[in-house]
Order: sequence, then structure tokens, then C-alpha cells
Amino acid sequence: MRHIAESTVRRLSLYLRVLESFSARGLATISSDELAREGGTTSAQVRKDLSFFGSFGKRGMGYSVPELSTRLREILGLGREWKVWIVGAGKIGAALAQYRGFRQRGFTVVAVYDNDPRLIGKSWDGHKVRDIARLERDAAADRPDIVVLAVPAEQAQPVVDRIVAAGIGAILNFAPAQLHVPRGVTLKSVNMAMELEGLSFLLTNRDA
Amino acid sequence: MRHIAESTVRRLSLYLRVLESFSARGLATISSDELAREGGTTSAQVRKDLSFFGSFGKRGMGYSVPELSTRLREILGLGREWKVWIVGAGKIGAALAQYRGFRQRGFTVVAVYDNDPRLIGKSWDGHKVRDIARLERDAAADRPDIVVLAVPAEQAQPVVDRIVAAGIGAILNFAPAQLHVPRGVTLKSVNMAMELEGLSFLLTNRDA
DNA sequence: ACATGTGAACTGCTTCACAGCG
DNA sequence: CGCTGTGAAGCAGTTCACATGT
Repeated sequence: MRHIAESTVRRLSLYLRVLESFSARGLATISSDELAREGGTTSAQVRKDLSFFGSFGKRGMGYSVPELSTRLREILGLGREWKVWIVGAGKIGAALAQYRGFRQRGFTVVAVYDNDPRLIGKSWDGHKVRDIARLERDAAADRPDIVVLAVPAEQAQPVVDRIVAAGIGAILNFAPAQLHVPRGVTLKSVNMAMELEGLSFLLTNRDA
Repeated sequence: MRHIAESTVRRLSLYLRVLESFSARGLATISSDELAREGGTTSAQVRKDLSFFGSFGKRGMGYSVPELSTRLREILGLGREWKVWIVGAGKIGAALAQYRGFRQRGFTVVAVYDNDPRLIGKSWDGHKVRDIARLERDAAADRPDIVVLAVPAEQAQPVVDRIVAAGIGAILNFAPAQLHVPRGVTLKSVNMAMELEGLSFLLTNRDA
């Protein structure tokens, strides 16, 4: 497949959300124009995004809501279950574990890890918190697809190194640290402080 | 000022972090090359990013760590205190309120709101949770700069409308909803489900 | 000699505009 | 006729390469 821009993938997620809201309202078809209005983009952008993956619409009609939903789920890889580990059972880990948006999309939390003896063994959102010392052994048995990382910044890189060494190939990082992984491992980072700083910049330079 | 790309602003945040780590290690100067290596970009990119705002380096030498830190903080608008409201006192709101990265950068949480009678009045991370019914009245008194929004997706747009009507001009949204604000209001959204879907896409299409 | 600062070249995402098809 | 699908054009962000200053 030709390389797909990250911005395109983000919009595909967005389109899927819009489709679900249309579906909930009982609508059977949608045009690129409606999709664009709800998704905050343009109709040409919608059609271009979809065109990378095929031709899903009917000229003069638009797109079938259920059909396009199915295709987008396939494209995004949401047609299967993804086994997720949460590493770091602090407040952010807790918020992520209970986040509805994850389970709804086929991301199943199968285990939670921490290194704090006060947390280990405690039942936590339906999971017993496991000792992070067991990470390597458990990885072979669980074979998780994705690790959601929510440890303090200082611990993030060493933990990432262990995750990688354990053979897990995808990490979603919430620690405010710039992490390095070898080629072949997929890493995405969400940095909330950076987002606030972006706002701060916009407010400061609003009319400069 | 000429328009600055969002990607540039993100990198400036990153450079500031690198500078702080260099400072902590007692280093007085840094080159664009070092800044690039730590920040995961190229030296040309670093120099180009900085060039939008001035000439901060010495040829043949590099940049003074404290001086460049100061300049970046000014550019990003971190030389002042930003008053932040957190609206939505659920798990995500709780995680955000206690997040160290915020206070460290001059973002001060001055109030927390919810609509759940079981939470209202409770003391919560040093703040008494306020009834969201008071939002409009309090806004006039508090004059918050930024609202961090962490309410359920269904409630997000109505709450945003009230925030905007109350005259607050900047929102950092964590609700998984596509929100609309009038021109003049600054909105940034962080959508964790969308990030996971991006990972899912990459994993699914890794070698396609 | 060394590392910055910056026009120029390049790459790639977005927008345009229209042919094609239902 | 209406709306999709798509080459072509336009624009924005990145990379190159070198003149410039210390």
C-alpha cells in the first residue's frame, strides 16, 4: 500500500465517529459534504482520503452508512480484538483503564502493571494489579498487542526498553518523555503538557 | 507575526524539555545537532524553527542553554501564570488535576466543576468541587484563561457552548467528541481513542 | 574551523475543477 | 442532474547546501 499520511488516518477515525452518529439517527446514506461538515474538513478532502483505499460511494447518491462504516473499521484494523496492557496504575492509568472509548473499539485491557507494593495484588477495575517484575515472563503467555504506558517520566525509557525486549511491538505513551524505540516497534505519544503549551502559544501570539 | 505551523510549536515545547534536561546536567551550551538528536528531528529543522523568532545562537558555538530556555518560554507564553478550570471531575479530570506537568509550567488549577450532586462540595485535590450551574456567575469573578474539558462526550458540546458564552476563550478538550466553537475561541482536542486507532491502523497495515 | 541562519529546492498534503457514472 | 473519484495545480512544511559570522 502507498504510504498514508497520519493526518489522513486521524480523519478516517473521525469519519467513523460521524458515521456512527448518522447510523444512530437512522440515516442510511451520507454525502462527502455532510461527512466534511461534521468532521470539520472539506468534501474534496473526504473523497481524497477514501480514494486511497477504494471507491465506496455511488455517484449522485453518496455513501451507504453501514457499508462505509464496515470498510473504515476494516481499514483501521478495528475488525478484531486488540489485547492491551496498561503499565502504570496511577491516576492516568486508572483513567485510561476505565475509558469507555477503548473497549467500544475492540481494545481489551487484559492486565495492569505497577511497581508500587501498595498497589500490587490490589483489585483494580476488575484486574489484579501485577508486579512489573513479572512483565517479561507474562508477555510470553499473554502476547499483548499494545502497551499503554502511564508511568512517571523518569521511569518511561527503562520500562519501554523492557517492553521492547519482551517482544511487544506497539506502545501508546502518556508519559511526558521523549522516548526512543528500535525500528519495527510502533510508538505513539500523547503529551498533555505539550498540548497546553500549544494553547498557551496560541493565546500569547493571538494577535501578534 | 508570520503564521507558525502547529508542528513547529510542538517542537519548540520539545526543545524546551531538552534544554531543561541539559540544564539539569549542568551544561551551558547546546548545538542544533544535540537539540535535534534528543528531540528526534534534524539540526536544520531546529535552526529553521528558531529562525522564525530570531537569532539566538552564536556561530561556531551553539546556543546558551539558559538564554534559549528563557526565549522559548517567552515564545510559548510560559512567562506568566495561566488560570485553569477543570470541568468534569471524573477519572480523567482527576488525573489531569494532579498532573505535575501542568503546575510546573505555570498552569494553575483554580477551580473544578461537575454536575454530579455526589461530587459537588466534596474536597478534591485541594479544591471544593463546584456545581456546574454556577459556571456563568463564577466566570465573571474568576476570569479563567483556559478550561480543560473532561466531561462525557454527550455533554461536551452543550458545556462548550456555556463556556464560550461565559466569555472564556480557550478550551483543551479531552471528551471524545468533535466540537464546534465560534471564531475567536481557541480549541484543542486530545482524543485518546483516536490515538489508539492510529496505532491499530499502523499495526494492521504494517507490511501491506 | 565550526556551527548558525537562510534562500532555494524538494517533498508531500490539500484544494481545485471537472470528467465520469449512476 | 448530482455527487463521486481523481489528475493537476497550489501551498505548506521539510531538507539541502552554503554564505556568514565568531
